[in-house]
Amino acid sequence: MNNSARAVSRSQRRTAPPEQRRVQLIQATIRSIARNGLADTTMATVAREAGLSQGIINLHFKSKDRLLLETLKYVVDEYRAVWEKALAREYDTAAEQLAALVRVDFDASLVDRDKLAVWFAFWGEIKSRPTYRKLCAERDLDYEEKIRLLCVEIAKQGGYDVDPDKVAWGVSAMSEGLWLDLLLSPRRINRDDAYRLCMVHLAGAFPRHFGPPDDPKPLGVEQANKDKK
Amino acid sequence: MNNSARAVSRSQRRTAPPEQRRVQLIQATIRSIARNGLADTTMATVAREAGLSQGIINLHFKSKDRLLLETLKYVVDEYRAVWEKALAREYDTAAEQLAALVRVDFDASLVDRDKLAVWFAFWGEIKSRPTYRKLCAERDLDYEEKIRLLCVEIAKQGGYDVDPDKVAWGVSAMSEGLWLDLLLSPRRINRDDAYRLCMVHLAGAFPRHFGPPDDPKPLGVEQANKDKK
Amino acid sequence: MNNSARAVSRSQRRTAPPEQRRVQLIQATIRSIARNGLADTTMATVAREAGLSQGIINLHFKSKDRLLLETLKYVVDEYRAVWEKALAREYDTAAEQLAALVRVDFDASLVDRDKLAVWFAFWGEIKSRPTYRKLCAERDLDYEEKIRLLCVEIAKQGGYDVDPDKVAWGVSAMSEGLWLDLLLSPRRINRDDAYRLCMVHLAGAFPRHFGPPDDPKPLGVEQANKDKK
Amino acid sequence: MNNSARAVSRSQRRTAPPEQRRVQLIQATIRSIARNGLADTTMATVAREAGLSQGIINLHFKSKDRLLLETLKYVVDEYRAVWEKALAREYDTAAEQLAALVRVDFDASLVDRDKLAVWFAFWGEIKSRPTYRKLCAERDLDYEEKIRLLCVEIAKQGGYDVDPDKVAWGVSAMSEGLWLDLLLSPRRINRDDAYRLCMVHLAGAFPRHFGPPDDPKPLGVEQANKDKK
DNA sequence: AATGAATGAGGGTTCATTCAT
DNA sequence: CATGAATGAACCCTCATTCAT
Repeated sequence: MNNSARAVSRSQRRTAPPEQRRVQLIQATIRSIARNGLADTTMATVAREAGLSQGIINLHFKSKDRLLLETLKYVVDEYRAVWEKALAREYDTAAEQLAALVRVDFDASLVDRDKLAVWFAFWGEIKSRPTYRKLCAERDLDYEEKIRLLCVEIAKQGGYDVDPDKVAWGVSAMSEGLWLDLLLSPRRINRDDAYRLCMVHLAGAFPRHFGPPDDPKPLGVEQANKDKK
Repeated sequence: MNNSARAVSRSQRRTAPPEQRRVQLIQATIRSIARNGLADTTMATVAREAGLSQGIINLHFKSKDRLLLETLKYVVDEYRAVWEKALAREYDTAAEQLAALVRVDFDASLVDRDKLAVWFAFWGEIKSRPTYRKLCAERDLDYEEKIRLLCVEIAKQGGYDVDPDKVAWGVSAMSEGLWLDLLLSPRRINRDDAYRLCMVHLAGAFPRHFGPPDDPKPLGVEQANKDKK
Repeated sequence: MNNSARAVSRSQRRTAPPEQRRVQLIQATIRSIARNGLADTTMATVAREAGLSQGIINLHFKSKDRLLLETLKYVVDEYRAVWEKALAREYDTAAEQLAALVRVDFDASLVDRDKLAVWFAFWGEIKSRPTYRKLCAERDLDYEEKIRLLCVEIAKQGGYDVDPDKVAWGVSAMSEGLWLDLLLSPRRINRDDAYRLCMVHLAGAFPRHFGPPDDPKPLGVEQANKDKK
Repeated sequence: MNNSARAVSRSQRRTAPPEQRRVQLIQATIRSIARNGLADTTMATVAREAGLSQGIINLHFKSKDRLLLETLKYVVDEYRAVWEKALAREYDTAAEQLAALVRVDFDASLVDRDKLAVWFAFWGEIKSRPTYRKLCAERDLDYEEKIRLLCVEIAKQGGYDVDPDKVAWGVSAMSEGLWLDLLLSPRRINRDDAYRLCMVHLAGAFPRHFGPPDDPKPLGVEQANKDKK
């Protein structure tokens, strides 16, 4: 019935390059998780979302478990890629780089609502799936370490007496919490708001580097729906 | 096989008060979600966890969906109850009350790892289950409003020029993010750490009310495992 | 919800004479079969229809199978009783007695729609339940033999050249077929009509005894609904 | 265990035309109803009878209810088809056509004992299943109307003073009643007997068209078992 | 490479039966 | 006698997986 608008047209179907098929199926999985939830994502919903036949997933992924794992990997890798591109750039100051990395966490390509749904879907299963945890933990470790180092440097530069480790951890945590808000209450908050909230935290800790807040306008409301499609 | 250690002994089984049975089953559901995940929580796993028979769940809850909903409600209500108890107490200052409310978010009775697993399990399904969203949203609205009012009052008292709304939202978000860390990395962070991270945020925004941080010792490590059972 | 109007009032419940309880439960079974069908008649529907508790059926009937069997027996016996009362009466002529026996088949106490539903419910299972068949067959044998003997006598009296056995069998069959019509199309036919149709058959075979038809008015319509409650 | 003799051999299993599969499953359902009764006809008994797996029924019929409905439809349609074939033929006289139509009711292809069991199984549920009633009622209306018209015509031709409507209804009812006898007492009556009983009824009403009975031999007995397999 | 009919294990649910009260 | 909470087998149905085409 509800043929996905993004479903690949019939013409380009038969015999596609395997790698392209895999990506197509992974993206179908992401959409299915976002629409139906992880619990109601079946081989059938994914295949339908991809506009392909039932058996094809086992052909390319061997099993459903593998498909889900690859989907998680895909999302994690995408996150990683965007983040590393940001790292690779040149920055004048540590503060600038820190701000840029915080920005990454609310990059449009990472934080659309389908992807958020996927992150939380997998986080929801983490307690019982060591494999998921490992994949998700990888994500954080490097990232948080980099944030921490930048905070340490800034703290040294500014002679602040706050614990830079705590500031770093705090900003990471806040970032994750804001993802939940973006998922739960897209009406009340958008990606820019979220970024600015994190900057308020940094401004509190490192006032001579980040504050006062550049943007006094209130949260949400006037620009809230601009992400909506 | 894996007879739950907490399974009720056979002797006290027959004919328990209905409300007690319901609570027993809900707690069994929480344990099952924590151990097996929401996806692998079946009527059988819950019944086994409760030390009762399969049919009993439908007897008391009519359907699995209802059981899950009641379980979510139970966790939400418990959260609410602890929080309202905290609200009801007398405080000398707004700052003190704010600190107490932040403390509540990391109260031992709310944030054990089983409960956290439940929260994230349901959040994971929120995008596709409006009922879950509604229940979870209720939780936040009142709570965050109270936090916001306290921040507004403190900002006025101290003549701070930060946006108190943003500080409030920031602390709520950080709190949620720290829940994820408590779930994902119980080795690296504990409830006290989490509380102190939030206080760092408040100290940054309202330095004359909350800072400097009372506790210079580093995060995690030395006391990390004291929650473990 | 739909508490049966005929449900026994609460006051007369506890500790009733066993035989009365059995009849009460059998009548509840009849109503349940009529309303829900045999397939959807459960211990619960019967108990609810009787206004009693779940366990009581096993107390009085040992098992569901037994309850159903006793219900069939009850209906068969009731049929038998009415019929034997008719047999016991004195009649001036064989023709009169035959007419009376045919009348019995459409007696109001036997052919209300609940009872018909029960008959057909059990007939529907007859092919696979030898016990049911035996009970139902008993019903017919004696009855049909009596009808046959009367037809033989009438044929001899009147010097008819039809096979009286066939006439007898025919009237019995027609009677059963009319039961189906009474069940299926209560709007189109009523008990009196049915009786007169049988008499047309007898009049055709034994014209000097039964014909011409006493009642030229058309079938159904004007009196069709008088059985309705 | 009880592998059906008619179960399709394993070799021809995979990937049959859908319509053929549906018919195969419907016929398996008919056999199961005949052997086990409607109440004890489960997905498992039908699948076993068809020599196929459990899941296939839901694949082709979506649900058990649908399978049963389609089975009833199948039997009704088959009845209809045979009857319409008889209607389509040319007849010299109205009497001849009437006799032919009565014959149809006892055609070997319609009135084998499995099919009879199915008819009565569904009739048994009719009181509580409006859908069944509608399907069954369709069967009768057209058919009985045709019988009625023929009786009217014959009555006019012969100047009989019986009510032709009643004769028509009588023969239909007798026919249905005889189905019950064929189901209940296959030892005592066969299809030919049944046909001749109906003709006795017509001969009584329209003697110059149908009587005297062509076959003076007694009912049942000597030829009773020739239908048995 | 791709399909989709077919499988069968396991899911949620119903319900006849048991038994402590 | 009577109740109704509790049981667990068996039901219908879903769905990951297989495999002939």
